[in-house]
Formats: sequence, C-alpha cells, structure tokens
Amino acid sequence: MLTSVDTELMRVLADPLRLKIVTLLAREILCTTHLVEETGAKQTNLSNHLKVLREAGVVETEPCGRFTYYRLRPDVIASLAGRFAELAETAQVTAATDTKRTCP
Amino acid sequence: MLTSVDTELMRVLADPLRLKIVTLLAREILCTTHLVEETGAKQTNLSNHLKVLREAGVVETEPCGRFTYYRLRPDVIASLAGRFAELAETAQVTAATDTKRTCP
DNA sequence: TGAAAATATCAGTTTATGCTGACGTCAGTC
DNA sequence: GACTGACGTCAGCATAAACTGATATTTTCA
Repeated sequence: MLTSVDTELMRVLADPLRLKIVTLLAREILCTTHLVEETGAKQTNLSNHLKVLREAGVVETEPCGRFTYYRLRPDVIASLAGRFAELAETAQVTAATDTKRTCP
Repeated sequence: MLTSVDTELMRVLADPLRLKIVTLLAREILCTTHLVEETGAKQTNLSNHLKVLREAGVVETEPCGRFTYYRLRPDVIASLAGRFAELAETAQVTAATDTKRTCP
C-alpha cells in the first residue's frame, strides 16, 4: 500500500530559506546566531522560519544559557525519503509495465 | 558531499493537488479526464497544475487523439528520494555524534 | 542593579500563487 | 463542414505566506 506524502511537511520544506536551514542543521547542531551568519537572513525572519520548522516537528530546540540550539530530527527526513522512495518504486513499475487507464 | 535538495522541485510538489496528481500518476498513466474524475477539481485548475508539473519535468505527456496521457517520471522522484535519504543519513550521524558548533 | 546580547513575538506590507470563468484550439464524429 | 468533447490559455480575484521594523523577554556579565 502506497502511503501518501505529508503535504504539510512538504509545504514547510518547500521554502528556500527553510530548506537551507534544514541542510545546515543536517551537518551541525546550531543556534540562531550561527544560522543568521550562515544564511545572511535577518534574525526576525529566521526566527519566524524556525518557528514553522519547530511546529512541524522538523527541528527540536535545546536551550543553552541565552542561546538556543536547533537540531534536525533525522527520523522525519528519513520518513519522507522513504515515502518518496516508495512513490518512485511504484512509478517505476507503472512505467515499465506501461500501466495506463483506457480513454473513456 | 551533500548535494542539496532542489528547491524548485520542492515548491512544485508542495501543493496538495499536485501531490495528489503525482500520487495517482505513480500507479497509472492517466489523461486529464481521469484526473478530473479522481480529484474532483475543475478541468481548468487541473490543467494549470499539470502545466506546472510539466514545466518542472515531473511529468511527461503523450498525445492520444484528442486525449493527452500524463505519465510520472520515476527518475525525478527517485532522485528526490535519494537527496532526502542523504540528508537523513547526514543528520543521523550529526545526532549520534552530537556535532554542535560552539556558541560564539 | 544596569547594560548588552540572544531570541521570540506582533502588526503591517507586499508578494506569490491557487482558483475561477471566459474563451480559443484541435481532433473526432455525425 | 458543423458540432461536440478534450484540453490549454488568459485575466482577474482572493488568500496565504514571506519579509520587515518595533518591541518584549530572558540570560549573562560588569
């Protein structure tokens, strides 16, 4: 059974800046200041995007004094990768067998 | 080296209706009429979304008389799945080793 | 305690984009 | 050759969402 891809998660990850953040967090656990440096975005803007990522469960926070560390949740990304892999596999079979519905 | 996820492709796939179309096309090659039936969306709306998917290289068309068959390109989805799998793998290592940049 | 730094929140503006209705085009059928 | 059905295009509208500036909150350090 082909489980569908989470639309909300896709929406969250579709923004260029958020995708950049996710890519950066995949390599290192960073705090907002680092992300401001790396992306060049305004702190306010970044904070908004981080909130979106947090609420979507993509990242987790860990307070450290007056800093806040952000870490990416690997399982969320892995799950998404799995969904797309399934989808690609299904599409592969469809293409190979040329499964088409007849015109009405 | 971690190749980044294609933002444009993500934007295209982030729409609920387009994701629905992609999921349907993964199983069967369909024409617009079928997609109208399956999704319940207006033909015009669907045509607009199909154009977006076409221009992004996600789907291909095959004319058949006055009908137009749409097929999903498995390689595009497979590639995306691969990128996310890499990202997840990197994030997994980062989490396991607790790789964090020190506060400035 | 007062100042500064790190981060979050809020309100307002602007931009992007999805949806719709009207219309155009091309292929098949009577 | 006129008609119908499948599909695409275009212009306009409406909503969502990204960006910004101002401000609040919390923590650290002198």
